[in-house]
Amino acid sequence: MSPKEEESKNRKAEILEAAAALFAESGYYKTTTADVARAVGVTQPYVFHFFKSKEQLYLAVLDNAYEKILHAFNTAEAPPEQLPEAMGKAFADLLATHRNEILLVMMSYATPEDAVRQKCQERFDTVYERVKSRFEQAGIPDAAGRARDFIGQGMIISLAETLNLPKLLPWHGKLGPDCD
Amino acid sequence: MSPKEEESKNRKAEILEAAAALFAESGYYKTTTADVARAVGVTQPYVFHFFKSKEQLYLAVLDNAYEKILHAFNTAEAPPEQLPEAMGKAFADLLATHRNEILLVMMSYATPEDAVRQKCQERFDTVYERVKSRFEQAGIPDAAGRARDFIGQGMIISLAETLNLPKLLPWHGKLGPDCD
DNA sequence: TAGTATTTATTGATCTATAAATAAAAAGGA
DNA sequence: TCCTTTTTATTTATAGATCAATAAATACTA
Repeated sequence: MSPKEEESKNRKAEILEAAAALFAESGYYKTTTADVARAVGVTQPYVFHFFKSKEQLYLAVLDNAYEKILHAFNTAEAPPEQLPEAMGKAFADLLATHRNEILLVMMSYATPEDAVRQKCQERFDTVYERVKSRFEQAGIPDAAGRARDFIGQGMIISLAETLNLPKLLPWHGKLGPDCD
Repeated sequence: MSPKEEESKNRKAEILEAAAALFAESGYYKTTTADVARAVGVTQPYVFHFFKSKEQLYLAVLDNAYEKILHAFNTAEAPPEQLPEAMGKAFADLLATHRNEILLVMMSYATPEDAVRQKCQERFDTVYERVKSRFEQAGIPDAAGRARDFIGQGMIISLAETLNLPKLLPWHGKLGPDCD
């Protein structure tokens, strides 16, 4: 497939991808639909052919990102005692491969748009319930508390990444294989 | 002091207070200088007589809020074994009495303005170092890790409050004195 | 009257969203 | 195959709204 064909294969997917990067870096308000269009190489009004508003575009991006997180937590496998660790690693891997989307999810609760808040509330609840339920299945005591701490850990990792404060990363100071 | 005198006693302080509430509720971008002015009862351009830009106003509000948090963590006193708990309570008290400012601090790292990011980085670092240092003085093992978890707890509390997800509050399910 | 507090008027920039126009591609019939 | 019609992809032009910020004018107070 030629680059040109590749490019025009699925404009909607291209827009979603570019928007994810831009929203993650510059947030909902500071990212303009013109920025997204420019990144893809189309004109600004054309974005509205695929998404009826900037808000709908943002929500679509956010939804994709939450799906990735849920999938990672659903598929992480390990013997019961090591489950939290394995899920933590799944999160760290996702952060490495899809940094934009992960940080977007972890920051979106601070976006004061009703529709965004609603989605964050619903999806964060789902993530929490999923983590708790997997911890329960693994026979981990105080699964609710552990799930809470697990999410807290995710938040502080995102904070550390966003503000460039490596001190706050849980793996700070420790070295592992392939540590840079 | 008459209401009129009271009102005009310190316009700058009034503006800071109104701005704190508005910024906390609606964030940096969605809060306009006209909103702040209206809340105080002055005209929009007059805000610029006290703060040379909207950004400077926001930074001033943010600074006040960080000061309150630092003060609370500095002054919390307890026997060494109970220090983390006492500092957690100090945070919870602050959240109850100055909800706006606390939530503002915990969400501001998601505001993609260079000056805001810089302040958050510097101040979050200060808070972390202070907590860690107090934990060390109290002879708590792995003070760095405990300080990290402490901040993570604060983040998840703020998330739970912002998104209205009481499940995620550490004190969820437990009852204490005067629990509502 | 001097000085301080505050307002009116306004500019210029930015951004989402709509509507109409055009170009390109695909389909259909002779 | 060549011409015509229809559909799809994309652009140009622009409306309409909002906002931060400046400058000049005015009201208030001592």
